[in-house]
Amino acid sequence: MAQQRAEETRTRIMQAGLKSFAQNGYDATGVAEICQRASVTKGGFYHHFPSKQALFLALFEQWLDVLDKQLAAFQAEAENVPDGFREMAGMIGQVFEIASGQLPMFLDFWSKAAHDPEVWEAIIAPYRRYQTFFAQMIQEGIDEGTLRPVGPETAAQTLVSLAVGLLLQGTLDPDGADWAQVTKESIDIYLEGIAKRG
Amino acid sequence: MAQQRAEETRTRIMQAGLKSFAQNGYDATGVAEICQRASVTKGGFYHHFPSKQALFLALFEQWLDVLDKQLAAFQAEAENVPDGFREMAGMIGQVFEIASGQLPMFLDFWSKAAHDPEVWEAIIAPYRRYQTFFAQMIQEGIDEGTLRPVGPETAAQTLVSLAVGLLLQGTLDPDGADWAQVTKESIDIYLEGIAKRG
DNA sequence: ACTATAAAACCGACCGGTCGGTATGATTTA
DNA sequence: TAAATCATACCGACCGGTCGGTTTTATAGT
Repeated sequence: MAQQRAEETRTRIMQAGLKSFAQNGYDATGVAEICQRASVTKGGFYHHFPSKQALFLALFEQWLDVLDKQLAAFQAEAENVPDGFREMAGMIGQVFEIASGQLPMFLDFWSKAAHDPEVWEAIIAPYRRYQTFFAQMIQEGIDEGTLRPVGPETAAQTLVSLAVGLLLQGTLDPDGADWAQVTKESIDIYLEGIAKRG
Repeated sequence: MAQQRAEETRTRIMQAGLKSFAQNGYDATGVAEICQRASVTKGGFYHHFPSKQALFLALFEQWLDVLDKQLAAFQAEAENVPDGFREMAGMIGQVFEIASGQLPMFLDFWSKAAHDPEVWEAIIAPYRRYQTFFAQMIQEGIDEGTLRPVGPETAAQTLVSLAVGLLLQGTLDPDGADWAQVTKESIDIYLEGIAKRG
């Protein structure tokens, strides 16, 4: 099968790109470097990806798929909304550990998004999706009586901002704190702030 | 005075750099572009700054100075800790408006910090300073009886993360929400989460 | 007050090198 | 053999930083 070999090559390129981007950042990583890591020449690279940026975005989507599935799983498992959030917070701790070496890349995503409309779309879309997702959870929590009747959209906005901020800090200053722990306590404070008083 | 002319030139370069970086980002901005905006040649530029990065950091410090002073002022004005936080939150609304055009630059700061130790130091230091600053405020709140006896460091960590996240979102998606309002409500949720129950 | 001298500020052509992307040929697969 | 896949050589643009030289300003000597 030629297709299978091509698929393997493509996967190799993506793995190489992930490693390179994580290590040196987007701009500092040359296509040549990726090619060398993937044991592929430039021609091969541009056969599979139309541009460096395309590889960039492909990696991002791949990452999102994993996150989406995990979030959905935790939501399904939880018995009430606050517990759902708490379990998700626990997951972020895992995210820090597993992907800590790859996270610097996201900073490049973000900074690139500020200037490139195509990247911006790709970044903002899931962003807003999570905001909606959390807003629904919060509404659910209000309906089931575990949360106060706060504005779901704004409260979700807050949660997303908190998550983003934690991710950013954990990325930049991994030794500055026990971020898994901070994440847990942050969520506790947040939930305490919107929870219905017993 | 020769010094005065030099100072003016230096200021012109910094203003030009600020505008250029904000508009196109750090990497995408060439020294030539800055020079043109500042009506200075490359030689003049490198007379005042040893490198492009040096200009970068000089701009950052300038920005920090403003922020520091504002924060200190709001702390002094407030009568109790929660009100102090609330007033600071109001200030962030101003920050969004005033500096909204310049904020994209911070993404470049951050992404650069992930790879360059010198930049990293410059970014992380004030970061931790604010964390300490907020921790002291929280401790004060606990002492004055307006806050629950939470762990000040972690709670401060949470607050900084929240602020960073809000800043990042407001930067990337300025039309996605009324960020000044979201900031206010976020702080309210946060304070509700750590406030002493009446 | 005037000039000589040094020092600071500024200029702009230029360089070495890098990088994303392309054109085209070779090789493998179906 | 035709198409898909991969390799090589190369292009053109760009960019940060340098350097020799020029102009302006400050200082000192007379």
